[in-house]
Amino acid sequence: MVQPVGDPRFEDLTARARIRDAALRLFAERGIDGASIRDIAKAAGVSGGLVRHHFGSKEGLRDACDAYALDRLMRIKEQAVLGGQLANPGFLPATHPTILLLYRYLARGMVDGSKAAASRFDDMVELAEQWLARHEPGHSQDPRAYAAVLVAMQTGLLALHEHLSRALGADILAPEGHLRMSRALVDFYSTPLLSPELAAQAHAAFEQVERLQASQPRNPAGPSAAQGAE
Amino acid sequence: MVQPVGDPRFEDLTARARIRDAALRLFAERGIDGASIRDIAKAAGVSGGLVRHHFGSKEGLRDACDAYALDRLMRIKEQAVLGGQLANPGFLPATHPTILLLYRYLARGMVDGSKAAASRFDDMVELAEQWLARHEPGHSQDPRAYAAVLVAMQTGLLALHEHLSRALGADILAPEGHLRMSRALVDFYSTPLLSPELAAQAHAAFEQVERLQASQPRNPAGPSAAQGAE
DNA sequence: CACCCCGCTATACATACGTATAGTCTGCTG
DNA sequence: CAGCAGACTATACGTATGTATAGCGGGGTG
Repeated sequence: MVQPVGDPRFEDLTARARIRDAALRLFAERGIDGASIRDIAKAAGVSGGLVRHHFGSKEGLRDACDAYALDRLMRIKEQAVLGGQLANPGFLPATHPTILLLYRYLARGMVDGSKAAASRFDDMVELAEQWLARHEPGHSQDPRAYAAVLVAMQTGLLALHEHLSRALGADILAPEGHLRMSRALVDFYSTPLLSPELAAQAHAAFEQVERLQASQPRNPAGPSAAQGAE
Repeated sequence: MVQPVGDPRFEDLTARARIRDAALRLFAERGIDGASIRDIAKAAGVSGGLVRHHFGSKEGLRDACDAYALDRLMRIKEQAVLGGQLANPGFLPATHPTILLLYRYLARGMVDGSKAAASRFDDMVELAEQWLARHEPGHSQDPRAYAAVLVAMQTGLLALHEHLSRALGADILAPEGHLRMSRALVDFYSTPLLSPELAAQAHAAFEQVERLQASQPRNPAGPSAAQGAE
């Protein structure tokens, strides 16, 4: 059986590591509640009791998965950026499946309400905001909101990977589909969907709604996003 | 108790309607598995047995919620577009909370694996693709993928509303936060994040990866999205 | 060798859940 | 008035799950 989570450090041939890897995968696939301890134990090839022996409880197992996912992502990023591994053409292809699985786990955790995933989301928003301030100053009137929307959209792609893959006819967690998605993503990031005129119209409409809210504060309001799909 | 799902048609004062409304809300908040029939019955002020009496099973209740959510959305859209209600300044503020709840329910269903939500996603992709073909022909080299990414991103915002709201300090399902998000969204749609040079670089990199995949088909590959937050 | 820590299994227990069924009350109809 | 249909409740049942505990076996240490 292949270990998709990878990085077989010497300690990682233990049953504890197998349990954690299986949990990571099943949690990502079925959600926290959808993956039982018995299922995880079976996938790891151990008894259910051993899961409790090593991790104390399901919550403990989840915490361990959270910590491992974050640590793993940080190490890979360090290797890529500081270690100069980006120049190595084999590095990204080798680590990419692991990265995608880890992201998928964290994205699932955000929907299922994981504290680690939540703080991960906040970290990403913070990083995105800093990156925007450095590389695209003045890009948006509300950089915080812009960064948050950006991160939520990206994370949403992973959370909805099943449907996105179905619509594309290729798994976005596999090379082919991911490549197709990435290309559309670059298109999306590089060519504006709304003309300056339409954007100005939308902003004017928001102003109007805001004035309306101020005069009738009890009345809930807010137009739907200015976009054509709906 | 106020009925946030609204549209109190004459039949909607019945216990059956109260159960369906409570289920819609609890399913959206906690997920399908997270909301038990007993919880829903309590929220609706009825016994658990009555839920089964009216809907047969939890699956049946979910199907009813799906059908109701889609029907409700279609009716509101019909009223807005065909009925000319968009000119009525009170229409959008009044229906908006309902729309958001319905979308949130459907977004949750997509993560939890609802067939109705899945087909809803596919419908939205289809609509977005048609809209793009009509209003922005030639906008993307792969309109299908572009439309799918667009819809997934939008839906992801709702699926991750909890974290987005926390990052913004305001509930995006309430007027104030939704307004702030909408503004960032318009910024996002109207001003390109990637310069043409960067986009060209990214596309060139994708070409390279594709050639690499073709020569080493067993090696999984694909760069992460060309974006600065990560 | 004797001992014991530790990885590990097997099994038991309480709970919560979806489901099923029996029964009560109310309003309508003949 | 008799009777029936349907809305509704109370309660029981089987199962799956998280949790807890008792016990087994092997390898290192005195």
